[in-house]
Amino acid sequence: MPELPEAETVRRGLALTVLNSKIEDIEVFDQRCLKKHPGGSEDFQNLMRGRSFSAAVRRGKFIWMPLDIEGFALVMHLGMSGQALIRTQDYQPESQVRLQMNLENGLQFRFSDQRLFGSLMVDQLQPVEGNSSGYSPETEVQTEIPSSVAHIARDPLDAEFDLDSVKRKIKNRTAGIKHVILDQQLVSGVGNIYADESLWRARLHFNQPANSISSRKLTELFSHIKDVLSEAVEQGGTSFDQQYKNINGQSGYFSQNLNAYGQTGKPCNRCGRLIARKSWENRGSHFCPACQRIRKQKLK
DNA sequence: AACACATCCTGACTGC
DNA sequence: TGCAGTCAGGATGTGT
Repeated sequence: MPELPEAETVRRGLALTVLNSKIEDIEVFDQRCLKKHPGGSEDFQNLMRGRSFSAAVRRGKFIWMPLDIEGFALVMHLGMSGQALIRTQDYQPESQVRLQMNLENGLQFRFSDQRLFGSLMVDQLQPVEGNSSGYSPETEVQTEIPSSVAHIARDPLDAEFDLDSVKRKIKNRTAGIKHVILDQQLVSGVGNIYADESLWRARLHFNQPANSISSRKLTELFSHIKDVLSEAVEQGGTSFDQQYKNINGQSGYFSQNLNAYGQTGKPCNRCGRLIARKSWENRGSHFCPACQRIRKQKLK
């Protein structure tokens, strides 16, 4: 499932292929991929046709591409199974393509999505607090953010990520720590895979009450989160099944480095005890029952 | 404010 | 072999 590293791999790919090339035509095969676009399919096509993208920006798992109309951007979220594929226009048809756009440079942008949790929309940009709104190193610094993304917190790889502020907020939270780090309004970019991996590295149980974790331990956890995310970016993301691909349709390699997620029944790489999987809050949580125990007292 | 829970969706897999 | 049921889970909205 696409999380920050997968979104970043896609963002990079788009930045290298689709910028500054006019959108010549758009075909919508399934309107449900535009359910977040207020005006529907026809309005989407009218807004996009003849325009071009000036940058590819990411915050957390959201990607947006400002258009050459002042103040608007295409916003994309891959959801559970979304893929942004860049093909030549004569490339073979692929399954689950919900929408495609032909560009003047001969390439075709395909939005493929099995489960339709992903979405595309054209949204208005608004000014952001701070120096930049998201990550877009190939182009000039972006200072605007789509309205629909404005509530999403900065991610741990963002230069303006404020660890102290996040830690202060966590001190008020009684929910399990995994629930808290999956809250995109507190810290963005972390999903089920990297949450399990980070907690494994920090030796924290997913249901350890967040407010029982010491400041020092939280710092350690966020250091692991940052490491896991950046290592996965280097590997092109995690392809655990057929759901995540880069813009060329290729898999990422981080799945070879997983220590917890999907490792049920395999020995823990630290202590040898078998990794367990528990269903928790409608998700699978993978952990080592020996290394990651709930502590009753305040965690140091 | 934080929490708990429902909703969206379809292909792969499991068990009878 | 076929069919029904279960599972995968990110974001959002509602009610408490």
